[in-house]
Order: sequence, then structure tokens, then C-alpha cells
Amino acid sequence: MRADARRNYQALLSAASAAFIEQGADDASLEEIARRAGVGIGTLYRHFPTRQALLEAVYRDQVEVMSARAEELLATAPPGEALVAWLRALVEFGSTKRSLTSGILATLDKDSELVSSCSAMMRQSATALLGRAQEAGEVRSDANALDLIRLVHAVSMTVQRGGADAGQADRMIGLIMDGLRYQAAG
Amino acid sequence: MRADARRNYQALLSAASAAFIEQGADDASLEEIARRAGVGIGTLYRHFPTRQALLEAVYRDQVEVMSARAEELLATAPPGEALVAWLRALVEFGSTKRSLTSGILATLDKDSELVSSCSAMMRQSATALLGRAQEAGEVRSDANALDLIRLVHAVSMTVQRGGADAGQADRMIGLIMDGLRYQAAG
DNA sequence: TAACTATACGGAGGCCCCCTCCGCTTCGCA
DNA sequence: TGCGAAGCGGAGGGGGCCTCCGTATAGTTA
Repeated sequence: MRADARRNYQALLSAASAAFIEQGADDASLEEIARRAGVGIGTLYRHFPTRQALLEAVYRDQVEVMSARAEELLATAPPGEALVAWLRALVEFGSTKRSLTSGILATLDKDSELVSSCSAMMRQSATALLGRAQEAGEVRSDANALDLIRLVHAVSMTVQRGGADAGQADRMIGLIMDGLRYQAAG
Repeated sequence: MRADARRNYQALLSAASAAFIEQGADDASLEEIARRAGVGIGTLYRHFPTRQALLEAVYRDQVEVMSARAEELLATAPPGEALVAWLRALVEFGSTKRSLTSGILATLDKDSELVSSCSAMMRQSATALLGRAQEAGEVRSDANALDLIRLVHAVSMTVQRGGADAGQADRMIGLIMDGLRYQAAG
């Protein structure tokens, strides 16, 4: 892949990500995305032959960002803080990428390579962060990564509905963390 | 309302109903609906200023059809048969109007006049048919109209997913009816 | 460094859709 | 039968989707 092609690919990915958040995965105009990326419409279609292809690429990219963030937190932050920070990021992810996610799930089934590999990445990140916090004795040992993801997912759903209360998500994450800390030693 | 206006209104309603079933509530073209109704696009917009308005009108109309069907069955068919026939029609309704219904629920909230009045109509029809079958001793007396609607709704959901098996819905309705008949006397 | 070619770019153009606006037609009343 | 209000229809402007092909350039080779 030529250097200019790679550059344009990345520019399209981030322009599309922004557009999907702002206008929804169905309503964002592909021509506008190309314009924002500083690229011709033809270039967009060469890289992503269908809207669905673009949707999937953005989704995979964003999941990889979440995974990279987990790696980074594992390397630089203390166990408990790393977990909290990642959970906050996960709420953000869930609430901004809602229409993207539902657009993908509407077309693909759950056994698709995309969906299952992304689920695996998320599960792996959560498991690593939670596991380290448990080893450090900061979090109860009977907590489970999958349950945690579902719980945070539920929070991100709730948060967008209301919309009014900015600190709500943080408080809910705080509550979950308190639950995790309870009986941490035992 | 002038006679020609009323005629066009009805023609648009049935053209829209067909188009929404065939292509989905989001993808059906309004120009095509006007064309099918044998009417100018301007006429469509005069009667239904927005796509949502057309969606709602079609929905209400279809619910009224279901209600009228219930009346008719009450007047002409024996209690048990009337109930079965209406439940079959309800499955059909649920599976063909799926995208219409979800389109409406996505925009309107559950307390809207449209949604609540339509729910009330459905409940009333179900209650009348079920009640008569109970009085005739054909159906157990502890059955409940709301539960019945939900059950049939679940059937209509299932039916579309599979798609392959044509008799599936009938068999499931048969099963529900058998459940209703069990202990009919007691 | 210059020439070359596979690779990639961009946007005009065809098609369709949305929605508005306004001149023309028709209904139904007196 | 005549007339005014109610209703009709579609042209036209704006925009989105997607294709196609002439043009530009990155990277390679001599």
C-alpha cells in the first residue's frame, strides 16, 4: 500500500468516526465525509466500496483504540486507577458509538469475524485490567470481567437517554467500583 | 373535505402501506408512493407534510383495520373460531408492519396520543374476543387479554426471523389455543 | 537522477430522492 | 350555470449515491 493511500485511509477513518458520532451511522453523508477528510469521493469509494464497509472499518478501529488504551493503562497507571479510567472510557465508547454499533449488529450476525474478534478484544482488555486489580487486592476476587462489561454497557445505555446529567456516568462507575472494592481482601 | 381529496388520501394510505411492507418504512420512496397512488408528489405532501406523518397515518389506519376485523368476527363467527382468526391476523400484522412499528416507536414516546390510543384499541378488541370465548366455555377463564397479545406478538417476532417455515405461525397459534382450551370448563 | 509504470487520486456526470412553490383544474354550492 | 375556494400536479433547486476514466504521483529501476 502506497504511503499516500495509507494517509488517505486514516484520514477517512477519523472523518467518518466523527461524522457517525455527530449525525448517526445512517444519516452521515459519504460525500461530506470525503470532503472533511480532504479527499475525493472516488477515493472514499475505492477504500470502502460500501457504507457498511466504512462502518465496519470505523468500528474495528475504535475497538482497537480501546484495546490500545488498556495496554497503555496497564503499563503506566496503578491497578485500581487503570481499571477506573478504562471503565470511564468504555462508557464514553458505548454512548458515542451507539448508532454505529446498532448499525453493524443489524446487518452482521453475532458469529461474524468482525463481531466475535472485537468482542474477544474487549473481553481480553477487561480481563487483564480486572485481573491485575484483583491481584493487587484492590478489587474483590469473585468479580467477573464479562459481568463488568455488561454492567458498564448498561450504564452507557442509561446515560445517553437522560443526557442532562453530566456527572451521572462518573457516579455510576464510582458505585460499581465501590461494589468491586467491597470485601476486596476477603 | 372534498370528495377527490378523500379519495386521494385513501389511495395514498394504501400505496404507502404496501410500500412500507415491501421496502421498509425508512427506504420506501415518497415519490414512488405518490406514483403508485396515481397522484402528484405535491398532493402527497399536502396530505402528509412529513414522512413521519404518513407513517403515523398508515399505522393508525392499520390498527383500525384490525379493530374492524374484530368487530366483524364478533358479529359473524362463533366465539372460538373468531378468536383464532383474529390471532392469526394479529401475527400477520406484527410481522408485516415490523419496520413501520419500530419507526414509530423510535420517534414517538409511549405516552403519545397515537401509541396509547392504538394500544387501547388492540386491548379492547382482544378483550372482547377473549371474553366471549370464555363465556362460551371454549377457553379457560383465567386467561388474560394482555398476556395473550404479548404472546402473539412474540410469535410474530419469531416468525419473521426464520422465514422458511410457512406453517410455523399457524402451529404456534394452535399451541396457544390448545393452552387456552385446556381446563376450559374448570 | 531521470525515466517509467503500477498505483492511486479526484470529481464530473447520471440517476434518484426530498421538498417547495405556484399556475392550473375541479368540486360543489348557490 | 357560474364562480370561488379547495385541491392538484410537477417543474425545479438542492443534495446524496455511485461509477468511470483522465490525470497525477510514489517508488523502483537503470
